Amino acid sequence: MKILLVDDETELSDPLSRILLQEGYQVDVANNGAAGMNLALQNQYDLLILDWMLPHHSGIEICRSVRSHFLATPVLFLTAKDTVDDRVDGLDAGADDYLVKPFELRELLARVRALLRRSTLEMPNSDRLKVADLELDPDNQVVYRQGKAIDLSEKEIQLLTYFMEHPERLLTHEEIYRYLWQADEQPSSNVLAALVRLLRRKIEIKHETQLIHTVYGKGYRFGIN
Amino acid sequence: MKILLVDDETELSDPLSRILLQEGYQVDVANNGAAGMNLALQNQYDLLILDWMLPHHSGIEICRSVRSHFLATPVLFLTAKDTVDDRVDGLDAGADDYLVKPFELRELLARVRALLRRSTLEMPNSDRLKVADLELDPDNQVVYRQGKAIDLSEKEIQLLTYFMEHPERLLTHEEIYRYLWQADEQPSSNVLAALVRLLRRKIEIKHETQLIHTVYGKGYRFGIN
DNA sequence: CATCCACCAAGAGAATTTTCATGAGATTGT
DNA sequence: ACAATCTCATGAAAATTCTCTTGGTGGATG
Repeated sequence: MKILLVDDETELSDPLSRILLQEGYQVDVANNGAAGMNLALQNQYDLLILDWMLPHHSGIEICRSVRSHFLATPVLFLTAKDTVDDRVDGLDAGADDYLVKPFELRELLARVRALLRRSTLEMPNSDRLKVADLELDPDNQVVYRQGKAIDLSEKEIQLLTYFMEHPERLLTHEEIYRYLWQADEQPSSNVLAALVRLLRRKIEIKHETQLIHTVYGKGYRFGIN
Repeated sequence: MKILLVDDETELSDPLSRILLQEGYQVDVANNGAAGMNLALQNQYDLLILDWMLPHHSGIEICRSVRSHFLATPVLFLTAKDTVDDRVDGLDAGADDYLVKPFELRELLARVRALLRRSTLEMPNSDRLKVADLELDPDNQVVYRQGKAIDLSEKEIQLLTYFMEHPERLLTHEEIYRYLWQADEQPSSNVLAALVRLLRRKIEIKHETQLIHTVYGKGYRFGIN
């Protein structure tokens, strides 16, 4: 379970991150909005804990931005702002929960558990993704096909991960671009096609069953059939 | 969006259910635990709003029971119990959110929106159309016939979708043309015949049962027989 | 410095959609 | 029943759109 904590008050984020670590979570910390935004968009967190008031980008901006990139990561706001209007604004910006400082640590941890429980409930996937005779070990950046290990580059792993997390589904170019490159995109270049080619070269050449299917004019579909 | 509200205080549940209705939700109300439990297990709700203290079964029991039946329905606790321990217990029993009475209506509605937003986000559009041994997945631009996936092009999908949405019915050329091509660009030749051929080639050749029947001089009919 | 990787761009190549030519089958009137 | 006429199926090719391949550049890494 990977958590991103974005808060500029180190008096709070330091001990909090330590406690979350003790609870067994992986924790990344950012202490300004810009750093938080980048981390949130570039990594796949299971939960974002955001402060509202932040230098450079507010928590709400991060939340909106994450949501607009189709990431369903749960978001917990952690803030001193405590009018009902603030809460409504935060929740309607896409937050899943809202906790007012100062808060009791136990309640925070319970809410964190509640939010994370949901994502594991709905994704009972083990961290090793398997499709057909392909097995991806994202932590160690390796895929096995027919038992043999295949080394992949960073971008290749990212793409394959995205594919394997959504098998048998049409993934549009736009969705893939958004997942792999954080900034917005215009198909001004061919990166994706090129990347797909590299991945195919490693994954499916010499193994007759095709796994990456191109859907003309739309995107790609990954899976058997 | 279907909501179950379980609360024994009708002074609260009556106006609340009315407000939720006004907001456009379908609402069922139970005013004791047993009734709530039955409704929760027998129907598919998108959200449960539970009071903690209830005659017959507590909200926590309902929550545990729902969870043990592998229903991932979000649960919002609504209660007067307001120690941190209570909150932690509620959340750890499987609740997704916890709101203390008395609460502000706007905040409740915002939290309801937040919880429902999540379930629509993660719901893949599964309006799959089935006719005979054909199953169409328009979102992913695939049809399965006898379990095997067949890739279709954009126009083929559009035509097949139209067919499968109106099985066993005569669809005139004009109707089909209107559906597939905008009014401004009316193709002048026999595109439709050509397209039908392409579709037949993929769908029914090699599978003896004919699905696309031509109605001479009128149009086509899709279905068995 | 050598290597690996991400990115770019352009021509080759492939898939899709439309059009055309043609023949087979259906329909109608006589 | 027969011919004239209309409609559809079919294969092939043109037009269009999109993808793949390739070679190259620059930056980061070791």
